[in-house]
Amino acid sequence: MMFRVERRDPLTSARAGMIHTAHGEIPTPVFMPVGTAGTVKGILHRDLVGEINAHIILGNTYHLYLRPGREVIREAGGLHRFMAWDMPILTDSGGYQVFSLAENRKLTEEGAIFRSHIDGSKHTFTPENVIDIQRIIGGDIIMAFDECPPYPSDHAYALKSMELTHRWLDRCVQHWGETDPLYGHDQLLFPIVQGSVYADLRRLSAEKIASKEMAGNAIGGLSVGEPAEMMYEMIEVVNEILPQDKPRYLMGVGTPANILEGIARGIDMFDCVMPTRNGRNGMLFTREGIINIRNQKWTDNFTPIDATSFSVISRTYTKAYLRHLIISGEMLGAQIASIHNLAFYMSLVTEAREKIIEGNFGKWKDETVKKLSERA
RNA sequence: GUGGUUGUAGCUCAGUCGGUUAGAGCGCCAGAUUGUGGAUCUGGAGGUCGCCGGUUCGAACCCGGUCUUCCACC
Repeated sequence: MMFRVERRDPLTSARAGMIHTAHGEIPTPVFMPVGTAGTVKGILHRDLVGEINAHIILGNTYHLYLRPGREVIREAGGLHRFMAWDMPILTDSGGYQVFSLAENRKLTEEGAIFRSHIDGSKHTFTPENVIDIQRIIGGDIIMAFDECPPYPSDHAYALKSMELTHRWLDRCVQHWGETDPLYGHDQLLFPIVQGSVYADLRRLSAEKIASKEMAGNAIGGLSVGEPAEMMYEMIEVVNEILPQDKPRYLMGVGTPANILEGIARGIDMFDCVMPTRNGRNGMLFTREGIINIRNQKWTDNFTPIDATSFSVISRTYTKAYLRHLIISGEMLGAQIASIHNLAFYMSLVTEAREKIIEGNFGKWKDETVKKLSERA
C-alpha cells in the first residue's frame, strides 16, 4: 500500500497520512520544496534535511530535459544519483512550463510544440515522450502531461482543454504501463484534474482522473490568478470525487494560508515556488505574518528572523543583517531567506499534521490563517 | 593668468525654435508575485535647472557678472 490515512480531523476534511516510496516515507500533509533544475536554488542537501526537514523535493521535466538533457541524466544513473539526493523526488511533467515559459508554443492533438526559453530551439512534448523523460529522470512520483489553461478561460475553451488533457492522460497511463523504470525502483504516476474554475468541468475531470485508479491524484490549473475563494470551491468540488484513500496533490499552491485552507479541504501534498523565489526577493513568512525584509523599518531590527523556528539559520541571523544581504544582492541573503521560508512552510504542515492527529485542527487552522495573512 | 569646457532629481544624463505642471535610467520608498529564467511587473517620493542681475508677455534655453568642473596653453 502506497498511502495510509492515519487520522481524519473531526470537523474538517483534513487528514494525516503517510506516503511510502522507494526512497522513504513522507508524512502528510507535506510541503515539497521546488528544485526545478535538480537543485532547490541555493540550498545544500544537508540543509534541506537538517534545517528544513524536507521529506521530498520536486524536479522539473521541462528544465531537466533542456539542461543537462536526457543523456547526462541517464549516464549519471538518474536524478537521485546525479544530484546525490537519496530521498523521494517528484517530477512535474512540463505541462505547466510549456504554458508559462516556452515561446511560440503550439498545442496539437499529438502534443505540444514549443521553443526553448534558453536558446529558442524547437521541441515537442507528447504524453509518451514526457513519460519516457520522467523514466530517465527517475522520480518516485511522476506527473501526467497536461495543459494548464490560463485564467480566465471561457467555458468552451476550458472544456476543450480539459478533454485534450484527458486524452493525453489515456496515452500517459498506457505508456507508463508499457514501460519499466530504469533504476530498479517504482515510479508512481499521478494524473491531474483540470477544468479551470467551472464546477461542472471539475467534476467531470475528477471522475475521469479517479477512474484511472492511480496511486495518487493531483489537482492542477489553480492558483493561476483566480480569487482564492474560487480555488477553495474547486478543491471542495473535486475532493468530493477523488478517492479518500489516496493522496491528493494540489499543484503550485501556495501561500501559507492557502495551504492550511487546502489541508482543511482534504489536500495532502503541496508545492510552490513562493517560499524560495519570493524569499530570494525579500518576502519572508512568519507566524506573525508576512515580512518584506527590504522595508526600511527592518534596517536596525537586530532580533532573529524567527526566534521560535526549529531552524538554526532562522534563529541565528537577524532581520537587519538579512535585509542588508538581500538589498546588497548577496548570495547568502537568498540562501538564508530560502532556508527560513522553507523551514517555516515545513513547520506549518508539520504542526497541521500534529493538530490533525490530536483532533484539534479546525480551530487551530482558523486562528493561524488569520495571523498568517497579516503583515508583520 | 589666458582661452575653451561643464554645471538640470541621491547618481549618470536628456531637454526641440524661448512657450502648459522640467523628463529618463539607476538608486531610494512602497506594493504585487502561487506545478522557479536568482526573474518580472505596478505605484510613489524626490528639482530655487550653480548663484546674482538683465532682455522678453514668457527663460533650464538668450545677454552680463560671478562661482564651479574638466582640458589646453602660458
